Amino acid sequence: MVKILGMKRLHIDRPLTLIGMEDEVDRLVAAWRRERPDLDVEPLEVLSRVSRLARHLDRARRLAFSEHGLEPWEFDVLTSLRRAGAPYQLSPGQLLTQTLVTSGTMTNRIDRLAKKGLVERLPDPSDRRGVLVRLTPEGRDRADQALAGLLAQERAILAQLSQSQRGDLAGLLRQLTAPFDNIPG
Amino acid sequence: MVKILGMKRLHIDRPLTLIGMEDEVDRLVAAWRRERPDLDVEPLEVLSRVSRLARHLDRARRLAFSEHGLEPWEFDVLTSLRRAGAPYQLSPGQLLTQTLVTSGTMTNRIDRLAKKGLVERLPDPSDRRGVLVRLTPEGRDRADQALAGLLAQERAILAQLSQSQRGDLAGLLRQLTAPFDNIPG
DNA sequence: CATTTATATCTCGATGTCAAGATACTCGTG
DNA sequence: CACGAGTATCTTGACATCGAGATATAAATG
Repeated sequence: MVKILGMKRLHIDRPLTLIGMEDEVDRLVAAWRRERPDLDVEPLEVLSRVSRLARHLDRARRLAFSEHGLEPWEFDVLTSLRRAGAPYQLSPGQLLTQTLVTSGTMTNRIDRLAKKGLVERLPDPSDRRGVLVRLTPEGRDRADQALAGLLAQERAILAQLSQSQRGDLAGLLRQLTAPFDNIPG
Repeated sequence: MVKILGMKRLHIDRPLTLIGMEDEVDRLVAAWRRERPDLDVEPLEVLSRVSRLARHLDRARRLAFSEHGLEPWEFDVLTSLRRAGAPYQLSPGQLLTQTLVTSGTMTNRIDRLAKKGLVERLPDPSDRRGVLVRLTPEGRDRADQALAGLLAQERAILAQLSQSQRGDLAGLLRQLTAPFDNIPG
């Protein structure tokens, strides 16, 4: 690995044919360096890959969940409740911070899940503004089944990396996500 | 870093207070380990972070682009054309593979960008089924301005990492994205 | 206590995305 | 050169999301 910390823009020559495949972001970055040699586009090497990979994962997940008759958004809500532990209930507000959607979206999601019998809405006994969303037994089963399927799929995707690489990757990503998750961005 | 490669599920104890902040995925993983100790949820350490970070980035980008009067989807299309180099034109199909949306979405996007005068549609001279989408001069300017803004923002986000860490992270992500980008998933 | 400020959730209209199918054209074979 | 398979793009209708504002309740302030 080339390390020249003082340089403005550093161009790392990797023997792609030896250590791995080229991806779309490599092509994207090369194109920018040709078209806009005045700019330092190094940040795209990381963050464009994050965005594109997330998009691929969305598609893969949609497929995996369809075998269990769930949409990705349904999975997100049901598993948030499942993780909370018995009695499997959270406020809509708590669900917001876990799923990163707006309140209007969450209201709509809860409505639809309630109509399907996977969750139910209860009044919060300690705050009359509040509501508690509770998983039904069927909702819990569906969440558990879909989770197993998701983990199998993700394990296949991650087989590209060694265990220590996965650990490194998780650690690096944590450093980027922590500011968003803690200082409420 | 603990390395016990033979183990089924390995639990890495990191002194969080010393080497970094906890994030939402740490809490998520801890909750699963409590609720479903029978499952190995290690894959989530990586892929849930990718998804959540992408979501945070979407929000940040929306903000950055609004200063230039652009939506994220407009930026994606315009910069794809900009990167192609003069005469800044691509087929809708080429735009699909770069932006990871469906053909219906791309048709709609091109319609709206054409109505705003940022791109124009031309018949493909070599294939009468085909169309070429070309950037207008104004579209090109808007793309260039927004790109500069985006890079500044991304640099701030990545300041959490050293240069060599950014290189490592890009490399690890490439290993995960390459299969999707090459074997057309 | 009265008033203000903050919080929790919901309502609603606009919009972007997707999936599936329709249409038009090209290419390889026989 | 006719035909079937393949390709490129567009059309359509259903649907999920967002943002802004509405409503109701709680907490803080003087």
